[in-house]
Amino acid sequence: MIEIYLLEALCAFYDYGTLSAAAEHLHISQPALSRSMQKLEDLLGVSLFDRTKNRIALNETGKMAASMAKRILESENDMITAVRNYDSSLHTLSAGYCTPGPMMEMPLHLTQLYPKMKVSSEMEDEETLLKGLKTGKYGFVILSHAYEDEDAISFPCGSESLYFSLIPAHPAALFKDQGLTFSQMNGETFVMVSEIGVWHDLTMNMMPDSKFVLQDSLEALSAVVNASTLPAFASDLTIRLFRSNENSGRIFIPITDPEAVLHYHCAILKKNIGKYARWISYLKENYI
Amino acid sequence: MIEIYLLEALCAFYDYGTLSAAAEHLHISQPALSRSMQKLEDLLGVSLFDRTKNRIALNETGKMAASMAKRILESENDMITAVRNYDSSLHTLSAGYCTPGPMMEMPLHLTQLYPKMKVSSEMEDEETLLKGLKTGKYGFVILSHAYEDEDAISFPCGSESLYFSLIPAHPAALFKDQGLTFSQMNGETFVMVSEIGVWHDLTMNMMPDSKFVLQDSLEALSAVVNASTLPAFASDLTIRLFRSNENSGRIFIPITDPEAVLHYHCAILKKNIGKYARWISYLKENYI
DNA sequence: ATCACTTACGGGTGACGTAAAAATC
DNA sequence: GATTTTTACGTCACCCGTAAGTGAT
Repeated sequence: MIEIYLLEALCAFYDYGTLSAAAEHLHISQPALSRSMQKLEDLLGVSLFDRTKNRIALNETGKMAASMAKRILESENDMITAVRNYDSSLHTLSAGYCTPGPMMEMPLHLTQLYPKMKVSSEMEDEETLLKGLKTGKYGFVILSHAYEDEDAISFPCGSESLYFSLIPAHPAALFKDQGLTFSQMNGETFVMVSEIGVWHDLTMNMMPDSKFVLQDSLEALSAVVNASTLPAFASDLTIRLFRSNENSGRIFIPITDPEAVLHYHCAILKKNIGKYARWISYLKENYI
Repeated sequence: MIEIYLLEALCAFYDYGTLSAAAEHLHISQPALSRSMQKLEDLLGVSLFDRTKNRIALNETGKMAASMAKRILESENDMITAVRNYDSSLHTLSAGYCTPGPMMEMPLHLTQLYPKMKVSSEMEDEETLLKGLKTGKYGFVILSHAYEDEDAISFPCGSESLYFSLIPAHPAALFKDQGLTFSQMNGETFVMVSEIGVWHDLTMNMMPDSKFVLQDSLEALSAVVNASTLPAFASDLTIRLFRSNENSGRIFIPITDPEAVLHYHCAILKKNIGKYARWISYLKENYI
């Protein structure tokens, strides 16, 4: 059988035209490459080159062989990455989320439930989530609504309530106990993170007159929040996760509109229910 | 890069289930195969097997890798044969014939005109010949009629006249000088070779009441002809080629029907005219 | 003189086989 | 006890690099 390194050598020569140049790119000496080409011809029992005393070039057969060799090398590389990806997929729990809240919290529980598995998380719009669920990219997805079809089911798995995050000096801070509505704060300028999934459209719609200063990351948001007096957002979930926020001196005022509460649903392909059985029962027992 | 021998080892294990059995089929020792499998896992950075102390089996990833490896091995084998065939085709003049006469004579001239080329000859029915011409299987084909289309041309290149071959004692031997017609011999039993291309249908049609005792080879025919009194066939071409037939004591009587003369045409793809220029001009100057 | 390829020669990596150990049936 | 896999060890093949040789530009 002809080994791969010979095919690589042939392709390199095809690409670079001379033995010297090809050898350099292969990080081998030129005589070594010369011998490899001879060996390849010998193994094939076919002449691949037109040789003059100090010049060598592929003949018709050689060009044909090189192009086929290139295809083989590609399939081998494809195989290698495919095998690695497949192995990785067997050891990875991949999930898609519609908002950052569950995406921050659920992986913690997943790693505890499946200590040997890697956990990968992505935030996407809900259409992309469902597509990824179908294609197997995601093992499950967290949506802001129920979903059902012939292949998939969903079940409620928790909720998240939005809060205004205000400095104590803010006039609306007086409503600390009774809560506020979106319309009461409409027109104010807010600081918020850009990647917040479905929260984005929701706040835009509920407070059409407000302006939103977007930050790239939670770190950036945190810095701005601490340094400015602008109102921001929080949620029961983030307040619980980041107790450090207490240091910010902000007070959190619940938003009383029903739209300010997202009811999350975990959607999963029926065929994967077995694989995720532990996760599903955990979710059902411990709403987020 | 992962060498082919590792993929072969993986496939062998996939096929035979145990290292011992696979090693035996690979003609290597079992520890060598064990090491190869470890090396393959190492190169891929992935575990391919479920191992117990004295048992080893492919896991999901391993099965997947084996099936992809099998595809790669197949493409390499395909490449090897394709390269060899292509090389061979570059050094071979391949022709198809509708009758044995030209197929016996033309290769002699071809090897003289192209001393470095191999010459391959096949006899087929005319439909198969034209298909083979189109696909490049044949460089040219010899037909019993003219042929022309957008890709191919043909030109007359000789003829062959059929004779009856009779023992001198046969009543019809009296017609030695004036010739005979098919109908005059209709009803007789003939000895003839089975592989005679279009001659076969022709004689059947012209002498529907005759029986034909078929022989597999020219040698068999020759033996039967010498040993029996049955009439047989010859042609100007075979008479010329096998002067030894004079020893058979047979006399050859020309058949006077116009159907007893085949007018051969050499058909060739237009794009190959250049490659076969010497052959074409030779044929046009020296009708067969 | 320089460049490009081939041949010659010596060295080191690594794949192999044998032998032995461990574990399961 | 037989079978199967892994580890250990010594051997040898073979691929490599350096050096020298040949011919062309």
